[in-house]
Amino acid sequence: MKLQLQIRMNEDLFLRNPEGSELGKKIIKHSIQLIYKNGFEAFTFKKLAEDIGTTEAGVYRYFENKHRLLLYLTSWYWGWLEFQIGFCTNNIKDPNTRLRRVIKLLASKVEDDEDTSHVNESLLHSIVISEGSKAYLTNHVAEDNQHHFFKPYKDLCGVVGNIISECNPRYKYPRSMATTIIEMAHFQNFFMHNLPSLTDFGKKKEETEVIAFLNDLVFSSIKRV
Amino acid sequence: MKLQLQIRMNEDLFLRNPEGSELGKKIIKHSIQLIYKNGFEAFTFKKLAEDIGTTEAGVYRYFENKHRLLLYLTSWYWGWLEFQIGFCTNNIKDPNTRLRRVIKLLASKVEDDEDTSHVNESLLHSIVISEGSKAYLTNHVAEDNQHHFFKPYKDLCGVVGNIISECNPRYKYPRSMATTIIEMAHFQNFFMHNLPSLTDFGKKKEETEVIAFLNDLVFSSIKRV
DNA sequence: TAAAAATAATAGTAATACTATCATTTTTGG
DNA sequence: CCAAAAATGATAGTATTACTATTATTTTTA
Repeated sequence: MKLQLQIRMNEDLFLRNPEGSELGKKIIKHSIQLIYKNGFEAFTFKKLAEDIGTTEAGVYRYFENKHRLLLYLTSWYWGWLEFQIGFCTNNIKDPNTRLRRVIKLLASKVEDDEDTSHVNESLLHSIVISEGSKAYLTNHVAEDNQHHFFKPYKDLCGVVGNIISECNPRYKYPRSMATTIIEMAHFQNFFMHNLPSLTDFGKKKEETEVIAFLNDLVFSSIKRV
Repeated sequence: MKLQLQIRMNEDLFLRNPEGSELGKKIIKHSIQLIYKNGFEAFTFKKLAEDIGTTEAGVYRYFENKHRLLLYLTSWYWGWLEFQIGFCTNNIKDPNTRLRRVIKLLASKVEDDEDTSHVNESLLHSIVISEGSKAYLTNHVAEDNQHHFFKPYKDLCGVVGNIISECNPRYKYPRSMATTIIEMAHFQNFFMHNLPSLTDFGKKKEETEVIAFLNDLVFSSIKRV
């Protein structure tokens, strides 16, 4: 028997639950492929519909607009990542080890998980790197926040922040450090591949270097006397 | 006599130099106001033209599209900031003091500088916080990079990275640390005001707290034995 | 098997992101 | 000062985007 991983999503994100039908799953699958390929700005519901073989109106029955779809995808990713963190740090007592594993998870290449056939986690990871911050860098961030659209991201930051606090209860900035780790795991990766002179990883271009940087950054800060 | 500060801009960013005419200066001034007010997504050349009292075609004579205009504005800001850094750290020998001043400059509210009447630096600072990363988070980042559109940002990171290396020549990640400081100065500010639970500054909401966090982050990393 | 729900097909609108043309005004070099 | 050049204004037009609406058809389900 196959375990089916289901991420519980905020119902206000969609008009009709895409997990509940074949068409819905196709919308998720193909939107990931298209955004990965052309970027979020060039992505339209018309192109998506053509790609799937349905009509524009068909997509609009599931998502109000493409920003909601982006919020759906990033939320899914953060939820999935929190699950992975829970799995990977389970039964490990030492918070330092847990934190190191979290950093590794955040900054490593993601492998596609066969349990969720309509979501290609590897592509989704790339999307979150390039487009993820556009989910909240909008003029309607306050409104979206009232809809609790950023809860998965906040929950993840909370989990990471708590581990940091466990490592050193006297460290004063566990939340800001958590967001710094998460954002920098992605930004350093983006810069390494696209604007390498902004990083110190230009030659090898390997995630292990980002991981080493983040470990150094975090542990020297929270371990300071 | 009044000193006129001029930032040298990459000429590929515009079709006609906006500094060279009244209309051009109006385009800069009003685009800053409009993007500040409505966000970059809602900003169009039509609305800008109406705001100024010219026509859409008039704006298109200066900028190819609104992304180029955003690149122009952010480039201007990074150039201006590098000048401020040069000014503020001039004649100071101790690199630690210089670095502390840089962090303060990066994370503090900006006051409008009367020397550049068509640029409201305070509003532009807000724009760079909310929209700045959209300048490079695009599918055409490689192409834009070939046009050297990110040079001002890279130069700034270079300057900050060099100060970090002066503080500790053995520190392994001066560039990545520089981008981390710059990005986090803005992101922590954005989160503090819009998604405060992601930070540790929710109650007071003051830049001094972001500055304290960044100082702690940077100096514990680079001063480690 | 009839009702309900979902989808497909088609059409239409307002706004966006441009390009083109030509007349008028402003600038500037001789 | 005047003519040529440059910049601006006014207007028009196109393809695409971001939707909404309607109706017919297919699929699901009670």
